[in-house]
Amino acid sequence: MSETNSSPVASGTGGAPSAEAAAPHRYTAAMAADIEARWQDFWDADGTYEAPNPSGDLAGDADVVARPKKFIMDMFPYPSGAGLHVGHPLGYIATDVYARYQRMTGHNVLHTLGFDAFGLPAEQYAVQTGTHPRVSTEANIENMKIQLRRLGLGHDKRRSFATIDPDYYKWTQWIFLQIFNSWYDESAGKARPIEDLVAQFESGERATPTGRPWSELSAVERADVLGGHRLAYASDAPVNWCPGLGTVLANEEVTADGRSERGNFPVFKANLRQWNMRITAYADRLLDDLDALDWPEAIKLQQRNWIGRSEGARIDFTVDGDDDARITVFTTRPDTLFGATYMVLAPEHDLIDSVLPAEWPEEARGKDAWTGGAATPAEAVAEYRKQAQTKSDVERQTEHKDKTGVFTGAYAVNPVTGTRIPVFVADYVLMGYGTGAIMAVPGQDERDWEFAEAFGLPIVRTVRPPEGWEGEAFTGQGPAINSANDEISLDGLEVAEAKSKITEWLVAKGIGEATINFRLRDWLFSRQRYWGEPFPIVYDEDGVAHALPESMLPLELPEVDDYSPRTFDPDDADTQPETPLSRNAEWVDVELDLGDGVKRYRRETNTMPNWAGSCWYELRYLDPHNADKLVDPEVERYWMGPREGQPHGGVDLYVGGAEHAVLHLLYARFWSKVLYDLGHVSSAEPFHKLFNQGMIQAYVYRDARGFPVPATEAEERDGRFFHGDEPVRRELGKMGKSLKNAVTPDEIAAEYGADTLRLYEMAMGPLDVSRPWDTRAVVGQYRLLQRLWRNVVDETTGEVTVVDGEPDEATLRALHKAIDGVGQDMEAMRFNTAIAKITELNNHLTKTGGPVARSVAERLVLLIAPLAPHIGEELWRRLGHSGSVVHQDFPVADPAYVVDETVTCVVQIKGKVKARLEVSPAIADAELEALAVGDPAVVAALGGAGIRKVIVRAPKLVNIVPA
RNA sequence: GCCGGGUUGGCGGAAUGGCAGACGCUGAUGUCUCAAACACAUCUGUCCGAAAGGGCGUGCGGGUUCGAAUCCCGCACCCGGCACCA
Repeated sequence: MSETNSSPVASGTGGAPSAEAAAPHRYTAAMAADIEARWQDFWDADGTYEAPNPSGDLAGDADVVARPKKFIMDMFPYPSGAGLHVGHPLGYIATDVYARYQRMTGHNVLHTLGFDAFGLPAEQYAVQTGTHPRVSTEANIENMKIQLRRLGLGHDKRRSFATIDPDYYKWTQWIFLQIFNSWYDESAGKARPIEDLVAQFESGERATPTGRPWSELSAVERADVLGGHRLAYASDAPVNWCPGLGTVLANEEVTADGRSERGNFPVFKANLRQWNMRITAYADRLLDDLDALDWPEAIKLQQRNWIGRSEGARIDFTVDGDDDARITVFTTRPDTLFGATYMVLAPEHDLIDSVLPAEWPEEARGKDAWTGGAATPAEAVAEYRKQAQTKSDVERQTEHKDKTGVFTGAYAVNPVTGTRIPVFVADYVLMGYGTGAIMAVPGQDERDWEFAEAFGLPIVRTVRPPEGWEGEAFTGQGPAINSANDEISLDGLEVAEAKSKITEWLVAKGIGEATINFRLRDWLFSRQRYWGEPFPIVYDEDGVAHALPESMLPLELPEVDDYSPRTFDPDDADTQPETPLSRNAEWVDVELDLGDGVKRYRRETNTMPNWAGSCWYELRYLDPHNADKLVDPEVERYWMGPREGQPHGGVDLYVGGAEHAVLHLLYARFWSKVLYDLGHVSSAEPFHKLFNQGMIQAYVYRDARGFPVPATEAEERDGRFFHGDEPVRRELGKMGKSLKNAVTPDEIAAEYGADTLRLYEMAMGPLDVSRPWDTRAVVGQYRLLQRLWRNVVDETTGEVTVVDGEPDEATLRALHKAIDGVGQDMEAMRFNTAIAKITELNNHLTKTGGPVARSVAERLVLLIAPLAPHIGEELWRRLGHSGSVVHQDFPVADPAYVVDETVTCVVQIKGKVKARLEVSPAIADAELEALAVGDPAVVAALGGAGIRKVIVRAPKLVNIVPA
């Protein structure tokens, strides 16, 4: 440390030999490489970016702790085998610049980076390369660390970790157990320990589902009852089964066209016993708390849509001829009840079997569309269900225009019309939404209209469409019609009034009530994969799940010979998942003492999804080595606690791509709320401010067959593109190896230095917008640094050329305007315009010629230091300072110099500029108007016409409206 | 289909009611050099013009305003999200 400290002067230079001879101390790529390597070593040795905690092993300088805190985070990287391209670090550079600026403006800044390393891609890479995922993943992490270090990111490296570290996933498992051992108390509106629920059952305060006393229930029965309340629970339900990947997937991981987001394999519905997280219990809070978050509206909207709150009513229909059977539906349009002419149950609905009559009723005879040609309703339904089940989601999607279904032979009774209405089974009704059953109102619903047309069912309009309506179902607003019986009439009422009137009537009759329904489903949390956190769960001989005690954590992932997933023909729905961990009998079958003596248990062999590790990592950055607690409460409160403007607390700035809008960001919010409810953290939201950076795109050059050719070999001639002599077409796409257009940070840093790369990425455009990479344009930022260097250091002698004394008036104004503008831009993360302002100041100094005043040079170095930290440190040192520039104060503008001495006032006639006046910024309106009207150019332009009106906006503008 | 975001020179972009094109790239010319590269300087939206100067110009059409890239209405196209959600 002391060595780098005492020998700051660069030794090596580079570039063409003659250039070196002419200017041995020019800022070149070779010199940048030397400067950057030295300062990176210095920072590591010095611990420059270490942020002190208020207590614990990372406690530090009390003065720094007393400053306002800023917790600035990136979405941590997934270390792939391909390494980084220049698109990856965009966000990391941005948070680094912002963190450095905050450090220079009096904040205790926590900024670090870990690695998200469990999950499918790492495992697939390992399978492909034939290496163990731990070996390949750790190698990838090491490689990525080297690449990232070269960028000069100011991370507190003491706080870094990977989600695959047993010290880390111990706490992922611990949180899982917290969730497993909790239930959602609706009356309290929060999660509580499961013991509280057991106590309620024991005391009789809460009745068991069957009404039998708790004490009489067997262990298995008790486990079932509690499983119905736990926030993490195993259940048999239709799940997304992906044979091609060999695992089940969460809804969030299945694309709109029914394929796996990763691998693009078909996904099928299958009934499997799987672990789920009861995220639906938090639907309301996840929705409501969005309001106070400083997130892009687009992301908030995506979450709102995903949660999908809709208000409506539950309505019970009786089944004709069966006084006990009820079909309950959810509808957002109870006002259309008079138009319900048939009902539909989802194929998986468990009421179907109990309503099926033995034979077809009269109405169905001879209607093959209704019966599917089957002899009995039971046969017809069985056949339809079989088809529905083996249909992949892809097929359901593509066929969704043609409604299919089959009559059950049963009838329900419309409670307001008293009409018998047929009950169908059809796959356009989904088991997972609402009650899995609908009342079909073809007059007001397009899907019901299509079905009714296909099956020849009656259509009754209950809302009057507008004059001249020629469409089919009318879903808009209008007065109710055909909606009256002896007891109630909705006729003439608008939709909203009709809804509340019919709902009141349903409540009075005891056959319905107003309810709220959510689109959000519980989160499927288990995967049939090796490379994930093992569940800290074992099963006893009765199959009852038991949590491992905290003392047995972490439950380490066992070393196995065969870690590859069992995958299948992607189109074969008739397959069953197999967990890699189940192949390891020694690990699976264990004898444990869970507090009631040594017994035999069988371990859970599923693993957690790759989202688990990223659901809470912000908390572990705070207190990464704590062996006793997830995070120390005092430390957590300091960095995450609620404060002015942040009612739910959270990270001050979280930067990452928008693709996580409903995955990671929703899951992390959910875990955060559970931990908050259980009293482990003070923040109910993980991320107060979210910022989505844009993508760096790249040109893809494709030959006649559509194959990408290497982008570096494509040439432009007369506006067309060629690969050799072959014409190619250019399009804008993602950057990556497969499209042969990847540019790595290493190659740009080698050619220009990391500071140039940082500046270029920040200067390309606004951070939240996607833009194409252009290697040719990088040189612009290189030139900026060369000119900056030359304004401070003599290229021939290496001497510092700055002089003491006052700069001239114009330079002072240029300086303070730059300070003022750059400060505001930094605050608002407008790094592109901040760089433009620094460039202007630097160009001003270059143009002025002669030596630069020390006071100006030093402040220019401070302005650019957050953006280009290596050259910032180097120049700061060469200007005679001993410490690091990192902890200097950011310059403050003198307001007296921020305004120009004179400003150019434009004089317009009808909005067209006709003259310019140099005036004082403080000029009065009347004086300016007199000057403008008297200006010879204005007089000439008016040509003797009178003046109707003069608008004066001193000191910048006068607009004259002629008569 | 629904929802959200966007469209400004040859290119990335700046300007959020007041001089459109800051800053950068590209290109042209010049200085330096035996030469080239680097660097530096000047110019670089478009049309007319030798120039001075002027016309046009922020996807298209309309509107509000003394004044619109910016606000409002309609349309086209591009990007993203959701999509049989009752």
